[in-house]
Amino acid sequence: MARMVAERADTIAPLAEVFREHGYEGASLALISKATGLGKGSLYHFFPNGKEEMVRAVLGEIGQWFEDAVYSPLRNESDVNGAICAMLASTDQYFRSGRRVCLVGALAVANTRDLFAQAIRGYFVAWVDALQSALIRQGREADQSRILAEEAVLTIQGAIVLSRAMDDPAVFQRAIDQLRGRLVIEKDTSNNEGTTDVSPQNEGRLV
Amino acid sequence: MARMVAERADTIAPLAEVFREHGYEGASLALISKATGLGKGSLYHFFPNGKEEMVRAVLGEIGQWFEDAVYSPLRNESDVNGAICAMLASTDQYFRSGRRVCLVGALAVANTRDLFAQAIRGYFVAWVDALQSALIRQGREADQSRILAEEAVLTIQGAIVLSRAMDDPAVFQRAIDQLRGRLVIEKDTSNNEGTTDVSPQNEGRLV
DNA sequence: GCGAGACTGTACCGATCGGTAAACAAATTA
DNA sequence: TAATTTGTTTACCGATCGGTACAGTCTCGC
Repeated sequence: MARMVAERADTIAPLAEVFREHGYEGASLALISKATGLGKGSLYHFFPNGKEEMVRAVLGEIGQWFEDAVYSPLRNESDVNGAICAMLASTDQYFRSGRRVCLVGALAVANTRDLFAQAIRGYFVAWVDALQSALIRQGREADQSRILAEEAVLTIQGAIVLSRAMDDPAVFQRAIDQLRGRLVIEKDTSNNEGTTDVSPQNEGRLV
Repeated sequence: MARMVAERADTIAPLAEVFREHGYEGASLALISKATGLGKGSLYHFFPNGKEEMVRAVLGEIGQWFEDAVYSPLRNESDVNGAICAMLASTDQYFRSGRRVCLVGALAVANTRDLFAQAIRGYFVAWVDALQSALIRQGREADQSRILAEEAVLTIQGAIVLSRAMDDPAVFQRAIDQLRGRLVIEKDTSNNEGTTDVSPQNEGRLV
């Protein structure tokens, strides 16, 4: 019959979207079929192990995207503040200011967590590690950087949950802005336009 | 046949647990039946509208528990710092340091969100409002308090996600400690130490 | 006692689930 | 052109899904 999809890779994006919207169990083969435009036969041709393999493919793609767009700059970029700002911008865009769910985070709280535990863990560990590396290169202490990196990643995940629950993208935006103020160290430039609210933050610097 | 359950209320706790563990779609009637010890007949006797009504009942119970244990003290307690510390302690205990998922948060990122949107929103709005009220009574500005309250609730949600993903309850604990440092205003007593873990309080009342 | 609900067990419903089999068409290679 | 690989369609499988029907059994007020 007519060939509809050139490569397996073309199915990843719609696959990701349908898993994000419906979860692992909720994404039925009928839904997946509609989203990708492929029948069951084709789906099982590309992914012989069914849904599990599809999710693994999606997680791999997501991991690669973050590696390239976020983790790698965080680890290697000499302009550390720039890399951190870029991370926040990419994140804001990627998650559509909280309107789009984080598939990895959603899987982490689902009962299917165990199936993908390693991939889920890897995604977050890489993120925290990369961010910690950047913070250390800012001149911060290693322990402090670890805590702060952890806090940043967790804040992003929480912001997605809360902004969706409240149906208010501004919640996500505020969290990102807050994060910027906490992660970016202003050197000497006197133009502090981003960090208008300095008062209550600085004092709670302990751990 | 033999009567097994005295009241509908007795089913709420196992119901909550099974929905937490398997999500709305993942919690099949077979699973629910096993968790509650009730056959379909009994289940549909207590909840004529099926799973949806079961979830609503659970959400109602959860909301009531938080109202009594967290929101109300936050709004009314004269010892504001005490109420905030109690909130953190209750939260840590309730979520078992991140080992237990927040059902409301999990529903918020699922595709079934729309079904329960109002209840989900209400849960979080009440939490943020109550915490904001406490922070204002601490002497903070209203706007600042709003932001800070939002940030605290979001941090708890994110901590659940991250600590589960990393399979490390310490992540959750650190986030709670961090929050304490940011929310509680020390008056004069230099007795900081923090955490100290109020020992395993009662464990009952599992909503 | 006895009737009325309140509760329970079981059989059953149509729909859908994830997954398989195989006939078949198009592109690729020889 | 012939053979092979690669992709697509369709029909089908047993299991399970959420939900219903209903007869049976309990408890309790009278």
